[in-house]
Amino acid sequence: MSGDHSHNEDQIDCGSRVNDSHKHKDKYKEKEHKHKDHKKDKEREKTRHGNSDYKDFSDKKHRDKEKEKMKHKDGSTDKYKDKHKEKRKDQKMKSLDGKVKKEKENGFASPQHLKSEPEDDFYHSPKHDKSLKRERDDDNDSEFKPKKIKTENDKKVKKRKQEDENMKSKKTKKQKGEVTDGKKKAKKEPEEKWKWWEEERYTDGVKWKFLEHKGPVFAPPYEPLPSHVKFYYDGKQMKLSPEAEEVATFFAKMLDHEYTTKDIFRKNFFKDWRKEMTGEEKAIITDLKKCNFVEMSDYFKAQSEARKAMTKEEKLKIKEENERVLQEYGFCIMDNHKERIANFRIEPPGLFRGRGDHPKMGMLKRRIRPQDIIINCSKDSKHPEPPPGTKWKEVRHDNKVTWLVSWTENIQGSIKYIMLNPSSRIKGEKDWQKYETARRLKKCVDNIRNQYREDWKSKEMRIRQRAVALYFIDKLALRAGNEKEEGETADTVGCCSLRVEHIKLHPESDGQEYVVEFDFLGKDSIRYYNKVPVEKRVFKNLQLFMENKEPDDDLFDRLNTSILNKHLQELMDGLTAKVFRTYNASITLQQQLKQLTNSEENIPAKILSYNRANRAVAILCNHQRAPPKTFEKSMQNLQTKIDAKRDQLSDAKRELKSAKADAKVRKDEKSKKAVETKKKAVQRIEEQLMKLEVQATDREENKQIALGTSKLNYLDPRISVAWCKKWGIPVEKIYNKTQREKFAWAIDMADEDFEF
DNA sequence: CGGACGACTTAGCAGAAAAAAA
DNA sequence: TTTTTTTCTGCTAAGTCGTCCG
Repeated sequence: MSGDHSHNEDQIDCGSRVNDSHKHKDKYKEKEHKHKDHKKDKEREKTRHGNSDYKDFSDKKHRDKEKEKMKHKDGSTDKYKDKHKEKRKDQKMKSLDGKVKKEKENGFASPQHLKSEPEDDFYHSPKHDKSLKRERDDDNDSEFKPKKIKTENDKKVKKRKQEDENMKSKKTKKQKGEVTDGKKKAKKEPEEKWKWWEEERYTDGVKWKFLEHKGPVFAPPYEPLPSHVKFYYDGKQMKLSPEAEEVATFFAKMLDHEYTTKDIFRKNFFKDWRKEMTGEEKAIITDLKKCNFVEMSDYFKAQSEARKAMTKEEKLKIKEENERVLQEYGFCIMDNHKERIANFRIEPPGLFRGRGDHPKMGMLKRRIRPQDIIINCSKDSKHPEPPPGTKWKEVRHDNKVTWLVSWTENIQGSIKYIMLNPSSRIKGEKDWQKYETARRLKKCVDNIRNQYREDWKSKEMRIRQRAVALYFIDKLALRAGNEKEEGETADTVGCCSLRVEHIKLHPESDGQEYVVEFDFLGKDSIRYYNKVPVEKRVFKNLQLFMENKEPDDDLFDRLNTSILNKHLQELMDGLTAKVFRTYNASITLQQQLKQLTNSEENIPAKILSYNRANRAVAILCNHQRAPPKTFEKSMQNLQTKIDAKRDQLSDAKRELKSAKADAKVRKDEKSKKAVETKKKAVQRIEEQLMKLEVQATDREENKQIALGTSKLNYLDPRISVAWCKKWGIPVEKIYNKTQREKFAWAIDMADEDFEF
């Protein structure tokens, strides 16, 4: 239990988060651009959180101003990080200390590395692989190791045994093994749920030995519009070339979306659209405002109506076709097991929609063709054939990576991949591993915390910055905050990239001392707003970091994620900034469950407690969502139900009363019985009422909170499984089907006394 | 040795599907 | 049934982090 110390408590209450944007309007309004050298000053409006009043930080603008050097009392050299900002300004001070830690190679962030040797033959015979199979994370998990048979009913035990047996034989022959061993091939059923978690893992960076798949499913080709659907330019009908028409339809489909009204979106779209036009078209179409896409738009709306109105036979047919495609392309064979592929369909062309104020919104995301595609599979598999008359860009055989297909996307120039489903071995192992790393952090987090507190006093500025940043990451679960290239993406930040303008210091606020007010846009342009009291030393340090800086200067000018992670790596093997999020999320869930679950309560009430614990985590991690469009209405409906139930309750009470009176007079068995019945009715209704009220509360509290992200990515599923087992709650109440597939390993291995 | 790049995880949302209500 | 509401799934953008390379 080294992990749960008071500090955790803080996680739950780590500041007063206010989601409501209004409170904050005007905030940045005033700043004016002293240097308006910035190209992007234009309208960047709000994100949904702030709506237009959240006048954004647009002006980070001139981060180009040359920053003068501020001197820091500790005399260390100058800033370390102006870098990317002004396009690599020039100064590159290097930090004088070079702690370079050797890095670990294999993908498993755990100790014990075995050097990966060059290895020229990927497909060496199954026979001699192995030997070192490393068990999941060294320490402590012996408890979850393959099977110790817990007392279960015979049937189960038997089955287990048999499985063990299988396993054994499999192990010896490993890969080769069951291809032959069973006619299972015949039947669809993948040999009844493969328990990969009971097998050994690769240790040397090899991700698989055999991989075969059918390649991607391409987006359907463009179907030209019927001739009665016209496009008008400047009032005059105009027939577009197929290429130009296709791009026009992308715009037409988004016509009622608000971003077709945004300047950047329109400008980017128009520019890319023109590239698709023929010479004549280009000559004529020079102003987007004169384009009339209404008929096209109406046509698509009609189409979608028609689709909805299809008969069920037609719908069924489509469904069957989809199923067929899924069966054919949705699976691959990896090391003798059939595994589900996550995204086997290539992204269709369209207009790029970034999140937040994205400088590239509206650009044309081009169609991906076979010649853009790289196929990855094993040499000894039959690789997928490109569609007739086309070629793949490349077919490679790299078993050090997990992807099956990749291509380069044209908006940011990044690579996209087709990979396996979360239920696959390859994803599951990694996920499991992630939680094991977080559990290792639990063991040393106290030391780490003591150390960073010490570091607040360091005389080296870089150390202090690092220590304060780490404190934020730990206490507030902030993301690391890599630097981003300006102008390529929306302006968002994480811990290391916070700027002075993102925090405000209040020596005293609402009766608390040393309060820091955070307000910035994080991943996906989700606003993070929080007011949190910090320790005095932290506060003083922040004042120091902010001295002589402009609002758009980096708060931690001598820190970046790579420095921070290098440091963390020294504190614990495999430790990086994001491990803190995982750790704090999971430990918070565990502790909240402990605290909130009331053994007396019934299942729905316990589930409510679970949701509350989950919610505490979501709040910690700032997982927000847009309130559902129908939220108000659905709240109202619920309220109506509650009112109705209330009336029903008072009626029932009235009846009970009269029954009592009646019984008093009559004193016969029958009337007594009637009283009992009424009493029961009242009770039942009270219970129902309570349930509704609880539901209303739950829903209201959840208005802007998204529970899914934490459940899927941050909470060790074994905590939830153990909780379910402990209280006799069916896991289906907590995890739906896909989630159960993803967490099959946890459901299988955790028992009720699992401790994170 | 820092920055670009590659691989992989994490994220919210829109639309489909399922469930509940009418 | 059909319609409405809720839940789930697919999609793909946007992060993190390690490594490769000039």
